[in-house]
Amino acid sequence: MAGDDEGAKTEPAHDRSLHQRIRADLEERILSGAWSPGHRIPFEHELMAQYGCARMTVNRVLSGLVEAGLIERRRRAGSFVRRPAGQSAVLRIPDVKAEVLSRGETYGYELISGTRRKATRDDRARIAVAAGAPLLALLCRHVADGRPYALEDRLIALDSVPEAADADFATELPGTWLLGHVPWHEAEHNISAAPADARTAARLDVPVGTACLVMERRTWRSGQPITAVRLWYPGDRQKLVARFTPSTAAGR
Amino acid sequence: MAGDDEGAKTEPAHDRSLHQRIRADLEERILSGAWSPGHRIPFEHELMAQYGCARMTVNRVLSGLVEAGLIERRRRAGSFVRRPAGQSAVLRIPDVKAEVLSRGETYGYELISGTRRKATRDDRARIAVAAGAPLLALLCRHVADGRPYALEDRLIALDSVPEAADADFATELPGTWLLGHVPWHEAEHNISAAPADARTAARLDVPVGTACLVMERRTWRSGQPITAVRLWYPGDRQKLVARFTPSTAAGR
DNA sequence: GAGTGGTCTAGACCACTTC
DNA sequence: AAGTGGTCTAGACCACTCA
Repeated sequence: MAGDDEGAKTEPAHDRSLHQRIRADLEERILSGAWSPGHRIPFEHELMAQYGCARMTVNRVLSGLVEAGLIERRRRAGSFVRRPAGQSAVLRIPDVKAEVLSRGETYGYELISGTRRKATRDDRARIAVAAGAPLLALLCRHVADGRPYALEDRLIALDSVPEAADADFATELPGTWLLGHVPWHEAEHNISAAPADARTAARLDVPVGTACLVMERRTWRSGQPITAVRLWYPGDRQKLVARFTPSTAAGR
Repeated sequence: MAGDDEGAKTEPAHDRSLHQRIRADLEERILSGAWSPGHRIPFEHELMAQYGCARMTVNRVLSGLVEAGLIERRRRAGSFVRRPAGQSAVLRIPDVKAEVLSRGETYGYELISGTRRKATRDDRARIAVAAGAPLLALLCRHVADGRPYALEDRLIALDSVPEAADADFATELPGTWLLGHVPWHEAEHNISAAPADARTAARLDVPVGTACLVMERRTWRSGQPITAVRLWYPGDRQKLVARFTPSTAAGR
C-alpha cells in the first residue's frame, strides 16, 4: 500500500533521506569519473530495483541531476552523463562588507559624495533610464583595517526607487539599503581591469595607474533599471572572488 | 483514481507542465516584490486547492524554490520568502575559445613553450603537488582576429594525468584536451588585476604595466590536483565575464 | 496536541523517440 | 510498436515545532 515500506523506510533517520543517498551515490560516480561523459546511467526501473524504491523517488533524483547539469535525459534512449560545459564555472561574489569581514579585518565605510542630478549622456551609458531622468549619484569608500579597500561609484534611478532620495547613505550602505527596499531583482555583472585614474588613485591611496579590478553591476526589477554600481579594487592588494564548482549548475 | 485528472491534465500540452506554471506563478510574485522577504506564502494545502492538484505537485514546486534559494520552509510555521543573500551573484566564465567566437571574432591559438620539469617552490604555491613531482608547464597565446587576446600560463600535474606528457598541445588546446581526459572535476577560481610585466606585455603586444585581468583556476579530481592555469587578459581591451542572476541559487 | 513540511508509494496516462 | 522519461495522483507515515 501507499506509505508503507519494505526495507527502505524502516530506517529513515539513519543518515539522510533515501533520495539524498541515491543522489550522492550517483553524483559520486559521475564526479569521480567512474561514469564518464556519454555513459548511459541505469534506467529508472533498474534504479528502482537497485534501491528498492518507487519510481517517483529515483525520478526525483534524476530530475535534480538534470537541473544541476550533470546528466541529460532522452526519451526512449535513457539518461547520460553530460560533458562539462566547456571551461565554464559558477562563481559567487560576496558583497564588500561580508568580504572584508570574512577576511577577518575590520570594516569601515565612508560616503564621499552624494548628489542628485538629471541623467547625462555618460550616465545613460551605465544605466538605462530616460534622458534627464533623476538620478542619485553616490561615491563611497569601503575601508578594511583602516586602509581603503574599494571605491564604490553608484547611480540610483530615482524614478524606480524614489525613497532613495530620503535615505541617509552617510550611515547606511547603499547596497544594503537597496536590498531592504527593493527585495528581489535581476543583476548583470561585468568584470574588467583598468588603471586607476588620478581621482580614483587618490581616493584609494594608491599610485596613479595602479591596476584595479573593476566590477560593474547593473540591477533591474521587472525591467526597470534600479541601480548601476562600479566597484574599484586595487588589484595589487588582494583578489576578489574564489569559488569552487562541483557542477555546472545554473545552466537552466 | 491515480493517473486521472479533473481539469488540470485534460490540457497538458497547453503550454508548460502544471508544476512549471505553478513555479512561474510563485516566482513572479516573489521576484516582482508582490511577496516581499519574510512574507508567508500559502500552505501546501492552500496551493493544492488553488491549483486543484495533489500535494506532491505543489511540494515539488516549493522544494525547487528552496533549492533556488528563493524561499525557506519551517515545519509547523510555513514557507517564507527569503531575503536575497547579500549582494551575492552567480557568474559564469566561458572558456577562452568560446568567448572569442561568441564575440564574432576569429579564434587562433599558439603554443609558445611546453616544458617538463620537477615542481619548484614557486610551482607548488600554485599547484599542490609533492616537491619534485613531475609537471608540464605550458605557455600559450589565444588570438582573436589576429591580435593577442589572452596569455595562458598552465601547469599540469603529470602524476595525476600522465597521458598529458604525450599530448600534442601545439595543435590541441590544453583546456579542451583536459576536458576530454579528466571528465569531471572541481575547480577554484581567483580573479585579480595586475600590471603586465615585461615578458607578459611583449607576448600580449601591450605596453609594460598595462592593467590586466588575471584569472587563476585550480582544478582537482577527487582531491588530486590536476592543473593550475593563469589567464592574462589585457584589461584595457575588453572584459571577462557577464552574467545575470535571477536567484541566489547554488546556495546548496 | 495539532498542524506543518519531508518523504515515500504504487499506480496511472501521456509524449516522444527510437526501433 | 515498444520502451523511455515526464508528469500527476491520492493517499500514507513520520519528524518537528509551535501553541
